[in-house]
Amino acid sequence: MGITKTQGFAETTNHMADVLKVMGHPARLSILEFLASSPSCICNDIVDELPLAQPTISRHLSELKRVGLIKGRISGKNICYCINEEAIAEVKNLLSNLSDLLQQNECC
Amino acid sequence: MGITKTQGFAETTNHMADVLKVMGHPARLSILEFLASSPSCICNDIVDELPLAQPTISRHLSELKRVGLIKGRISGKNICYCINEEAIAEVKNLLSNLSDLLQQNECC
DNA sequence: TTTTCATATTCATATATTGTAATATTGCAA
DNA sequence: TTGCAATATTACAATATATGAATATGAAAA
Repeated sequence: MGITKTQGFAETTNHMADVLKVMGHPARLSILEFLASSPSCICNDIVDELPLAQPTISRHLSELKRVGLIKGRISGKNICYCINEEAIAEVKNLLSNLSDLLQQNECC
Repeated sequence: MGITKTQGFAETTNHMADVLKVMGHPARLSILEFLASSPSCICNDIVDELPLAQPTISRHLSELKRVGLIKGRISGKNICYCINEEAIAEVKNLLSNLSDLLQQNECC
């Protein structure tokens, strides 16, 4: 029904799924890549970089912020968005755990 | 408009976003965790494990398979689903790249 | 062959997501 | 204050997704 069941899953699982889902969009992943690689973190530069309208990018930014993947800092007239390294580390850990479990696992 | 723009983004970005999005669902993430940690990989065991109806899980499995996160192998009457380590590694690499870029980056 | 078990597919429906135009807000500069 | 630049919010249409009942398929067992 378009509604995602979260009941019956571990709290952590629901949270990580939320983060991964937010990462799982071309525009949002591009924003993360841009922020990671560019010396700029100004919102407006992102708007210039991506093939999307400003309100759309603003929405994506607020989603990224909601799940903690980025942090916004007001810098005069602009807003400087930065990646939250801890959030990235969290996702990395999830992946590492999966890998480790796989190694220990007999099956397949 | 409910339709995700993929034009104007790198091919790789679109692909990785697709994979991340599929991982970004509680049921699908749980399935991956189950497959990674359990000595069983039988579809039916997943149905028993998760609080979702069998058709729903079947759909999720096919999504996971579509993006290459799992592989299915027929084993008599059952189907044995296994995690595709390469796909996991791909996501790990993406995260590592982000981290590395962040380290080299002056901004923020 | 008939039954049974495991899995996939179809279908209907409810809800979520996406994109943008229009508009609002906010801070700075003149 | 007025005007402008940067960003956020609202409103809406279009599309995508999630769920489960009903049903189909397919393979082994009886």
